[in-house]
Order: sequence, then C-alpha cells, then structure tokens
Amino acid sequence: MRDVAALAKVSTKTVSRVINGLPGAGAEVVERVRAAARTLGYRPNLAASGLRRSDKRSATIGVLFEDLSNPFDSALLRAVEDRARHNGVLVLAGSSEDDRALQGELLVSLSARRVDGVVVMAAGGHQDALQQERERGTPMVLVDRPPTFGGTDCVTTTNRESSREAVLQLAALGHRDIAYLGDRRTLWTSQERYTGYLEGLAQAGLTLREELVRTDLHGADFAETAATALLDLDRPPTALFTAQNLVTVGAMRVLRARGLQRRIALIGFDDFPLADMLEPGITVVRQDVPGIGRKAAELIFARINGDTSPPVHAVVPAALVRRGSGEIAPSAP
Amino acid sequence: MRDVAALAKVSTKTVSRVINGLPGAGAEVVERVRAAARTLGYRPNLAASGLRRSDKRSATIGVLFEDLSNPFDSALLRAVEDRARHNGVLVLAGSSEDDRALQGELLVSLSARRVDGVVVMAAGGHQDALQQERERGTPMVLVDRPPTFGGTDCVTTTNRESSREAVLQLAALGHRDIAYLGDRRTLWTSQERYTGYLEGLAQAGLTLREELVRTDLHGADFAETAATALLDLDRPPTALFTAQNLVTVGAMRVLRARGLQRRIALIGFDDFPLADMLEPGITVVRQDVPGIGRKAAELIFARINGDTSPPVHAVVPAALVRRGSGEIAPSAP
DNA sequence: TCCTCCTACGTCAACGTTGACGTAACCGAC
DNA sequence: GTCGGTTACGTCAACGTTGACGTAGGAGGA
Repeated sequence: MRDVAALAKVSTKTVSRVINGLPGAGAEVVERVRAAARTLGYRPNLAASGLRRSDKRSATIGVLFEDLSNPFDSALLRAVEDRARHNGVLVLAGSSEDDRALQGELLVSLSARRVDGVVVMAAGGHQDALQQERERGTPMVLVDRPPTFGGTDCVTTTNRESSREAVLQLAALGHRDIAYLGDRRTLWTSQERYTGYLEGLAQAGLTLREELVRTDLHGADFAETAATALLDLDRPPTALFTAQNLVTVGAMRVLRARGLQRRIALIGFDDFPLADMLEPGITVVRQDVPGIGRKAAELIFARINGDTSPPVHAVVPAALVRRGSGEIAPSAP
Repeated sequence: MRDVAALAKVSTKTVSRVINGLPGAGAEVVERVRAAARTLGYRPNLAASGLRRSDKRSATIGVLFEDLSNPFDSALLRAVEDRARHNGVLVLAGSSEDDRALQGELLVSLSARRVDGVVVMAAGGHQDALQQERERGTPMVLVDRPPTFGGTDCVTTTNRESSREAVLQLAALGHRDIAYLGDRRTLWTSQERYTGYLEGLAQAGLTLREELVRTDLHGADFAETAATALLDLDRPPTALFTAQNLVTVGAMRVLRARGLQRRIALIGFDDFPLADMLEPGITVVRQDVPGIGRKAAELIFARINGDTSPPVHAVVPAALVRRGSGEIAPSAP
C-alpha cells in the first residue's frame, strides 16, 4: 500500500479511500491510484483491514460438517456457500468426523481466524465446546441436529413425522413385520427417526417386535450384516425401514444378493443419486437439502447483521418419494 | 491479550511466549497466564499474529473447484482437507461454476485473505487470472486440468490412456460402431478423452464414423437427447463410450428406457456411487480421487514450505472397473 | 472584504501480536 | 570478588490498514 501511495504520489490514507470507494478523492487522483495499484499488483490485506476497522468483520464464516465428501454434507455446503457468496463472504470448511475433540479443535481454529459466524453439524454427545464458543458471542447455527443448550438457532428436517409417514405407508400395504435399521443411537436424528417408527407402529395398531430393531449401524457394511441377520430370522420382516443413507444402501445390497428386492418392501431415509435408476426404484424420504442450507445461511447472516430476535428452530419438511420399493405389498408366506 | 497480561500480572510479551510455547517463561508464570487465558476465554488473533510474524503465514489454503456438491469435487476437497488438517491448515473452499469471471473474483478474495496457497480446478478458456495470481508468487497447484502457462504444478489422471483402453476393450469384444459422448469441448479433459477414443479406434483398425461423435453435452439432459439421436440412426452404435459422469447417467437412462441396457455396451469415464448396484453393473474408468487429492495437497504444501524444484505434472493412474455393461458383445443384427 | 463551509487531501495513532533488544537477577568458575 | 553466561522477564516498534482529526484552498454568501 505504501508503494502504491508513493507511486501515485499520495498518502496511504488516500489509497485507502480509493480502494474502498470512499468519497474525498478527486477524479484524477483516483485514476492515478488505480493505475498504480494495477501496475504493482496490489491486493488489500483483509486481515490488517479487519484489525483496524471498527466492525471487525473477517467476511468469512466457518462450516463444520461431519464429512464433506458425503453427498448430504456437500450439498448443504454448496447451498451455504452460494448464499455466502452473495454476501461477499467466503467459507472455511472442515470435516469433524463426528468426533467431539476434532470438532473442538476446528472450532478453536475458526475462532482464531475470527470468523463472523459458524454453521455446525454438531458431533454426537455433549456439546460443551459448541456452547462455550457460542457463549463467547460467536453467531452460530446448528444444522441437522439441534443444540442441547439454549440461545442458538437451528435447522432440521421432519425426522419424526416423515419416519412415521413411511411406516404408516408400509402398514397400509398390509405389512405387519416392519424392521427398523438405524444409525448410531447417539445421533439425535437417529433417535427422532426411531421415535417416528414407534409412533407409526402404534398408530397402525402394530406391536413392536424388538428383534426387528437394529441400531448403531455405522456404515453400509454394518447394515449388510444387520439386514442379513434380520432375513435369517424364523419370522423375517416383510418390510424394511432404513433410517439413513448408507444403511439403505447396505440393506439394498443384501436384498439384491438374495433376489428379494421385489418381494420385501424398503423405504429409506435420505435420498441418494440414482435411487430412481435401480430396479425397483428406491422409495425414500427426501430431505430438502438446498432448503436447509438456504435457511441456515439466512439465519447465520441475519445474526451476523445484528438480528437479536429469539432463537429459531426451523424445520424444513421432507417428502416421501415413491419409486417402487416402498410400494411392495407383503407376499403370501 | 492485554487483559490476560493484566490478570496474570505479566507483560503481553510474556503472554505471547506462553501461548506460543516459547522458552523464557517460568513454570509459575506459565500457570498464571494459562489460568488467566482460560478464565477470560482468550483466543489468539491469528490475523494480527500473521501480520507481525516474519513468515506471514495465514495457515489457510484456498480450494477453488467447479462445484463442491459434485461427488468428484467433494471427494477431492475432502482429500485435500485431510492433508491440510495434518499441517494445522484450514481450507477456504469455493465453487467457480466453471465461470472464469467468478473464479477470478474468488481468487482475488482468497488473495486478500493472504492464503498460503491455492488448489484450483481451472475454469475452461484462458487462464489469465490464474496466471496473474501465480506470477504474484502465490503457490498454486492445478487439479484435473493442466495450466496453459508455465511454472505451475498440476495433477491429472490418465485421461487419454484410459479412454483408449476402454475403446480397445469394446473393440476386442467385436464392436465396430462405438459412439463417443462427451462433455464441453473447452475442457481439457474432454479433449484428452476424445483423443484417447480416436487412438483406440485407430489402434483397433476401426474407422471413425463422425455421426457417432456427440460432444458439448452439458449435463445429463443433453446426454439423453444425444443418446436418443444416436440410437435412432439407421446404423446405430452397438457400444457407447461416455466421457463424463453425468453423460454416463443420461445415456444409461435412455438405454434403460428402451430396454437396451443388456444389448448395447456402455463404458463411462468417472465412477459414481451405486454403479455396481445397477443391472447390469456399469463398467467405468475409475479415477483415484483420493490419490489425486493427496498428491495435490502434497505438492501445495511442499511449495508453501519452500520447495523450488521444477514444476511437476503428476499423473495419477485411473483403472477400468469391469461390472458388466462394458462386457456386452455386439448382438447379431 | 471577511467569514463560513465544503472538498480534497494529509497526519497520527491504534487494532493485536511478535521480533529485536534491553536488563536485572542469579549461577558457577577462576 | 569479579566476570562471563544464562534465565526470565520487560520495552519498544512495526506488520498493513483505517478512524479521528487537522489543514489548505476555493466557492459562496453577507
């Protein structure tokens, strides 16, 4: 900046004025400064600027998701990023691996970089690190899972209601033995979806068969094992409700391996690419991922811009997408 | 920091020493400072630190890909992020939409934040903005597509060789009418893959039928239209080579809609989730995405740490994954 | 003519941190 | 007892930028 000032024969303050488009600089001077900046390849230093400015904005937000390579997470990131771009804000992104310690470290890193706010998919278990950061005044929005502490916005989907709806649809087709395959029980979403499953059973007048419930399936491999065990029961389920993406894929593989994909009904929570191209197409509960991302971004930017209204828990509705696998009636034994 | 110093009754310099774990602070003082920092919830300001420090590192790198919600891009991001984390570095991520102007703006934003380096998937067309940034001294690694200017590392895959291999495999099965469906021709990868297609035809002693070549298919919908047109030819192809992800999906849909998925061979470039679950499984050229990401991260961190060896063009091999669709022999007319 | 107001600049200090350097206290060796 | 060396601090200025404030010169009005 000093070099630019020297070359344009003005003070650094005038360069600052020109760069920031502030009034108080004559047309000729503006031109000289612009030219000097161009020839020297000058780029303002946002860090120094933020240090001095009164608002102390870094024009950067943090995004901490579980795994940025997961389609759900990356679609969410993209939606947040789009909104951020419109506000001239860049995104610092990290994967927490659902590991509290790692999430805490990343949070400290973000804090050290003075991000204006963070959008977080909270790791399972206690949220002390999140709460602490929140209490230091960092604007924060949780996505997918709500906070266990107060005063913080969050955006989730209709986990319970949509799960109930899925189970009710299966029951309406005549299924009485509907299995539940779920992700880690520490996750709030898993609990909600399981609750929805129970509600669905109850509402359909079905009794819960404990042995048809398999949880803590961390990935497709675990889901395969669980699905295999279920099908080997004396009285196997005639329908499966898989409460997560990878679990659905694992269950599908087993059905397919046994040639049962047209005989046993399957509804999964979370859509995935090509679900419509399989035979049969996979009926899923589809979350409105861009909608969730948009809402989260809206909330965080509102807070950053000083919105002090009471915390919001936004619920973005999911929809049942019927493709065939969830419309299979129970076959005669 | 001043508050911490005051509370611990030391100078700010001593606080700095304690925070950075530098020698020259007594055990008792260290404890006092730590306690004070904890009670005040002190977080060092990395921006200010970077401003003063001699090395001027921001411990942040930039990643500019085409679309962070694309599975290829997000897997790449994840691989880079993992490596970055090991170096205590955070990632500023952005989607350029293959738009030069947008990519340029994002690059300026990154530059203003003084990122230590950038990993870029160059937008099609001229790369003036990239070159300019590179010449300002920013360490840079291009992924997926090479630079059109010198002095810059890049990491790509075996586009040409693997495409040739795919075509040769089809030819070996007896196919003589092999169609090519490709992405935008401005993309270097598309050109390479097309060249590989031509080489494969030549090597198998087949002559190119121009009407079997369809390019500039920007997305699955365009691919569907093109595939439909190909199948409606008087002498339709007996095998398709689809040179990109979404193009493969579009072609698949058409084959499936016409019930030809077991009669017409298909090999796609780029793997995608569930390609193995379809019927038949889709034979693809699979890029080693984590390998590409790792290599790119390695290169950028080496450059950031002062490696001045000549620029490298790393080529990470792709592999043909046989799943059925690419092993269909031409059916009798 | 003189005063006021505005415009177009410049000067200075401060943001939070650390490199360079200073200094007081203590240790061991001669 | 003095000297060189080490340890444990502190002081000061600077990183690149901008807010607060100062000033010179010209326009405009009474």
